[in-house]
This record gives sequence, C-alpha cells and structure tokens, in this order.
Amino acid sequence: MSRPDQGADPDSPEGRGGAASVLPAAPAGGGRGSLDRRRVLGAAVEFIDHEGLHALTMRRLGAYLGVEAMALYRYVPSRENLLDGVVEAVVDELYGDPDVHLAASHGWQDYLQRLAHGVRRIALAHPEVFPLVATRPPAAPWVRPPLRSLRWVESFLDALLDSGFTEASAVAAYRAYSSFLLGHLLLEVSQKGVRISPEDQADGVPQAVATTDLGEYPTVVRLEPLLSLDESAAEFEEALENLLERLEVVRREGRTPRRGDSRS
Amino acid sequence: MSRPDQGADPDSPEGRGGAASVLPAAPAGGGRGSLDRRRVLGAAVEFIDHEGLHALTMRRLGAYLGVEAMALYRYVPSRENLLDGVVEAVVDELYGDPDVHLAASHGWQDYLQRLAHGVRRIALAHPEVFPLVATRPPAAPWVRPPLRSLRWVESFLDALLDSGFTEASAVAAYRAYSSFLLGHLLLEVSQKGVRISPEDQADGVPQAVATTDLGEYPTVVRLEPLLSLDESAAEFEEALENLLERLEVVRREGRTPRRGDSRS
DNA sequence: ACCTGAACACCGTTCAAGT
DNA sequence: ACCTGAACACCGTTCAAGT
Repeated sequence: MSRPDQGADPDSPEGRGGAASVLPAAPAGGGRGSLDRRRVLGAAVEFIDHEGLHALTMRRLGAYLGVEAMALYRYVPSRENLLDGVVEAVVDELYGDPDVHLAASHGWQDYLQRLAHGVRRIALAHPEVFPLVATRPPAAPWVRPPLRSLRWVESFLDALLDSGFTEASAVAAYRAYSSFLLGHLLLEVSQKGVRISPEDQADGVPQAVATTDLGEYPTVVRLEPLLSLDESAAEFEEALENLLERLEVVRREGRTPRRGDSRS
Repeated sequence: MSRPDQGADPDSPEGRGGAASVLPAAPAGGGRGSLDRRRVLGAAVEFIDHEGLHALTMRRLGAYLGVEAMALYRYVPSRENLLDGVVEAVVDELYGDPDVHLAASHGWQDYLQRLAHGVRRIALAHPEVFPLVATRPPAAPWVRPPLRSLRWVESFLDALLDSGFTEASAVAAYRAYSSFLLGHLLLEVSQKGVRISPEDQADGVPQAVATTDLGEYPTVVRLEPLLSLDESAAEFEEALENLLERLEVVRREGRTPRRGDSRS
C-alpha cells in the first residue's frame, strides 16, 4: 500500500499541500483578507481535496471562506464556471513545476517523460479533483484531457516537430499520449480510493463484492492477492516507456503509424 | 428545450436502439404496464441517452415514466443506487453481444479484440452514460472500469491463463487492457460531443478557444485541420493491436513485463 | 465596493395517507 | 400492493437592500 510517487509530500509537512504552491502566500482556506477569484478557486481546490467533490456546494464553500454563498457570485458566474476554474487551477500547477520545462529537457523522449510524471504528480496530489480534470470537456474537442490547455498542446507539438516528427505523426502522438495518460491516471487515482459516490460506501468498499456469490468466479478468487497488489507506479513506467518506444519507431520512419507496424 | 415527456417514441421506430436490446419486449419509456426495477433502469438509460446525464433527476425520471418521483423509491433505494444500476444495465448489454463470447473466439488475441470492440460499441451507443461507466467506483478496487464486473474479469483471466500466461502476467495484462480501453473510449466519446456540463455551452463549443489569444499558439493554429480530424477508429485499432502484440511478447517469455523489454 | 436577507424554483428523500 | 401529497432540508441563483 506504500505510495510509490515521488514528489507527493513536496518538501514540507504542510499536510496535503497541493494547491498551496499555486496560491498566494496569503492565508488560504477560511483565512481573512478580501476575496478574489484566485482565492475562491484555491479554496475550492482545498475544499475538494479534504471533503470530496460531492461535498462542494456554493453554500458550503462560502461558509469555508467565512462568507455567505451569494458573495461568491461576485467572483464566479456559476457553479459550473467554478468547477472549470478548479480544473484550470490544478492544471496550472504544472506551470510551476521546474521539472517540466521543454528547455530543461534532453530530447523529446525526456520531455514527454517529465511531462507525464508532472501530470501524474498532480493527479496524485488531487485525487478528488482529477476525475474532473479527466472528464470536463475542454475548450475545443481536439484539446484533450488531461493536458487540457493550448499551452501544453503547443509545447508538446513543438517538441515533436523539432525532433523530426512529421505534422501528422506529431498529432497522432499527441492523441496516443493523451489516451495513455488519461487511462492510467484515472484508474490509478480511483484505485487509491476516491469516493465519487456520496458517502453511501461508509463501510469500506467490498459491500457489493461481499454480497456477490464469489463461488462463480474461482479464478478471480484465486488471483485476488495479485489483483489487489498496487503496481501502479511500475505499470505507469512500463506503459510510458513502451509508448515512447512506439513513437520513436514512428518518428524514424517519418509517417503516421499504421496497423501491423512492428511486424515488418 | 423540447420536453421528452412520456412516451418518447413508445415502440414505433426504435430510434437510437441502444438499451432496447436488453429490455423486455414490453413498452419501454413512458409506456404503461406496472413498474419494476428493470423498467426503471431501462427508462433511466433512455432518458440519459436523450437528455444527457445532467438532466436526470428523480422527479423528471418519474415524469418520464408517468409517475411521481416518490414512486421510484419502491424500486430503487436512492439516486446513487439508480446510477449504479444504470451503469450495470449498460454493461450488461455486453452479455447479449454474440460477438463477444470466449467459446466463439479463436485464441486469446481474437477474444480480447472482440471484447474491446464490444465495449467500444457500448460506449458509442451510450456516449452520455459512458463517463459514468468510466468513473463510478466498482465493487472492489481491483475490478476496474470499464469491464466493471467480476464476470468479465473472470472471463478475461481464464482466457489468458488457458493460453499460457502466468498468473502474474495475466493480471498485468488485465490492468494494461483496462487502462487502454478507458483512456481511448473516454476520449473518443467526449470528442463526439458529450455535454457533461449542463447547457452553458449552448453556442457550440469554441467559446473558450475564441476568447483565447490564439496568436501565442502558432503550431496549434497551423495544425488545427489535423487536430480536428477524427481518426478515433483507426487509432483504436492501432493501439489495440499494439497492446496485443506487447502482451504476446510477455506471454511467450512467460513473465511479468519489465521496463525495456522490447530493446533486448 | 462588497456583502447579506429574502425569495424562487428546483432537488433528494421520508412518511403518513390514499386507493 | 402500489402510488401520491405534503413536508423537510438542502440546492443554485437573482436581486433589492444594507454597510
């Protein structure tokens, strides 16, 4: 059950840390000081980190900030917009990550490695927010989660184009990379115990499994110890490495991937 | 704005089909006949398919069935349980898919191909439901979306064990396969235009992109035609094929995948 | 300029009462 | 046995009113 991630627990005992890095040095949660959009969004991230997404209501967020819910509408036009802002705030944390800089990296594979690990660190730092990052529709349909912002798409494509990818294969690589990140991180985060459903699973989790007749699933029962093992970190590395190798083949051959490539 | 009201195309042209295959021959939506859990869940799936997930409330689902909301609580203990039931009903459609049968397939690769395509068909048939399939926590943390049910996990593992996978590599394959399916299908479905947010994006979508200064992202602007191309189907095939080839290497070598495999 | 009180339309859910 | 009416505690959101 030990957490594999590097980088969680940034450098201090601030507890769950998280959004703190993107917030002003000013008092965070229910602290004083006048409100502004940034403080509202930061408080929302903290609130979701601690209480879960399902607990976030305008009224409770207001109370968390020491204010009536109606006051929030001065900084946020709607709850939906608030959630979009939360996603943006969390993704923005990546901008401050010194490990994820195109300039600082050695080649496109190194850059994609750093970027993937940066996104993973964010996902693990905000497991309750990540499903939102993963499922909120982005600005345009071709800007895909979890990168989500034009800035990262631009940076990604530039890195690949500079390294000899054709335009078509750079775009194909972007799609494959997005799918990989989304699938892996969404499952990893939910495995760590996000409670998307309200609190109806107070008794732990295995409720539904316990009431099922396990006798019909002997293989699952036998392999349960293996299935329960958390190998997320190693699996992430392995799948990422494999993807990068696959992309390198595409890059060398200078074209869009086609079926059956690796057979020739 | 048009209300779906009761009896949206009761039985005439099957419309989008979808859940119909798993429902009784009886009238589906707002038709008559006494309620039961199956009819309630089937109506919920139809409702979400037509109106979107955000529109589903107990009161509106009641109205869709020609009944007060309170009547639903005889068949469904809570809204959360209703959503779980919706997910289950949609996944259950896979059971009726004649293309997805272990017995009918030729080898484990063929089986995983059929299974993946079966899940993809369901995702595309119910794009508004699929995010729920993807993000609702399953019964146990090691039963992963989007397969979600012990029955499919059992079937998956059996197929691989019978084909010479070790227990550890069968489990690793299950994890890799789940991540792949989840990532690809979630992005494909959301690209097709799911509106998870309410209706605030009535003006199409590009609102946020239009208000952004695109001048800072020349590469994205230049590659926009490529980025907008929908290559989902081909990309799905290609990534699936690649995954299966990767698993074949693991199977032949009879061990859990490790980093750097394909290099040796 | 910034926040609040009161109000509106809507939720999920409970329960006594109807048929 | 199955459904409804009324009620409760809670939502998001608007707006006139307070300071």
